[in-house]
Amino acid sequence: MPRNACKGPETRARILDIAQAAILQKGFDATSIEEIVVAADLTKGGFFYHFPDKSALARALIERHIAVEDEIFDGLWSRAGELSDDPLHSALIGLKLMAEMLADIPNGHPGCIVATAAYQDRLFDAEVRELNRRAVLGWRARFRGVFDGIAALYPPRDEVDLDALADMVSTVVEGGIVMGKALGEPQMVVGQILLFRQFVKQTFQPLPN
Amino acid sequence: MPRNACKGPETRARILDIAQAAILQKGFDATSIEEIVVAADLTKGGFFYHFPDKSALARALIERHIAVEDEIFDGLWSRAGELSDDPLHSALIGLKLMAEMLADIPNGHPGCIVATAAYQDRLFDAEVRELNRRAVLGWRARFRGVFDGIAALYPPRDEVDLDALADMVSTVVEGGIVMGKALGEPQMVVGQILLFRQFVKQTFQPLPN
DNA sequence: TGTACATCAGTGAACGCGCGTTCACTGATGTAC
DNA sequence: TGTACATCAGTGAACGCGCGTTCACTGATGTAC
Repeated sequence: MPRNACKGPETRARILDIAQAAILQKGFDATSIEEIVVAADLTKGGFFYHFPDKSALARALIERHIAVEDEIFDGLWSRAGELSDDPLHSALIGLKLMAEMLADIPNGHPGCIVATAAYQDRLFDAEVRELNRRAVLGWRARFRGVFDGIAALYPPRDEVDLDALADMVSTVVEGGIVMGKALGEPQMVVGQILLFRQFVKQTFQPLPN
Repeated sequence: MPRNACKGPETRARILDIAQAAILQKGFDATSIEEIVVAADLTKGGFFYHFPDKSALARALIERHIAVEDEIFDGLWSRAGELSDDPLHSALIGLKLMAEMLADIPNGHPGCIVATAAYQDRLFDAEVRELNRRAVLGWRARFRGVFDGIAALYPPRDEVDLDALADMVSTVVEGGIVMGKALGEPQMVVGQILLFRQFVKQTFQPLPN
């Protein structure tokens, strides 16, 4: 049935790649379809063959980004789980792996897309906002699970709100990226995550004496 | 010398107020001069009497925002200093006051403007980016001073990077606001600050035994 | 005190450019018979 | 094997609308003499 069907998905992915890089750098409004299609060696008509309108591009971008990110996190935390059987120890490894990942691709993190969307509600319809919400709730659930596992073995010395703690992973990543952008030091997010990691250690690790 | 000089600054301030509210809600690009002047009961020509172009509006907004914020922080932390002579205790009070302030005006925080600017480099020229950088560095210096004062009295149990710790105040505020926007729960930033406060306490407070 | 003049704080109409979107058409590839 | 037809993945020109920006003009207010 599919005839010329080889080129379609490939072109679509190329558009998404180019759009993503531009949007992370300049914002959604500032990125024109014209510049995307020029970079993708295409015409505007070609773009609109793949996407009904510009906000469909935003939707596709966010969906893909969230999916990619979930995969990365799954891989990263399962590796951390393999490296230690102790839940606290493996969470500390996981946070370190996250920091290393962000050191490599400070701007590639999907959180950036979520944040970009959060700061430009309007163009993004209710559907996109809901996607965003679900992604953030997914992160909360993921890290809540991690911290639940730790707390079962190591009762925290002070009472601590585990949902807030789970959210803080995302908060520190998003906030760190924003600060890094404002300062022109993209590596800043790494230091912030490592500091957060230290807090986690402090919170759960039993006292030596 | 100044003739009709009463109305000028007043109109200018009205433009800034209206623009600020709109930009925090929708982003800079999405806010048109047309809608600003309509809300300000003015014509476009009137706008361009006060600002040479749209990015001059951005500059003025950021400058004013940073100034206002510095005043708020000065007031807030000097109050915290009055409420306790102990540097750790007064910092904990300061963080609580900050959380309360953000509970009232989650979107009014200047950090939002800084973040908005950070996510839309392009339109904002080098001058605006430099303003942004200086503001962030100012926060770092401010909180670094606070934590230095604490560390002198209460040596932290683990070694801790005080610059990173100082930056984390801003990170948590910015990140918390982003998360709150994405989730549709603007109060989220409050919980995140209080959790950070708990970390600070843990880090410096001597152990009971 | 009245007149001429200058400045302030705008008005209102027009312009032009870029951007998102549409649409008729097209060449290449595959299927039906 | 050749022809008719359908679909895929686009081309390329045009449109229209909104937005930032310009500019000639204007009324109100204050100063010079």
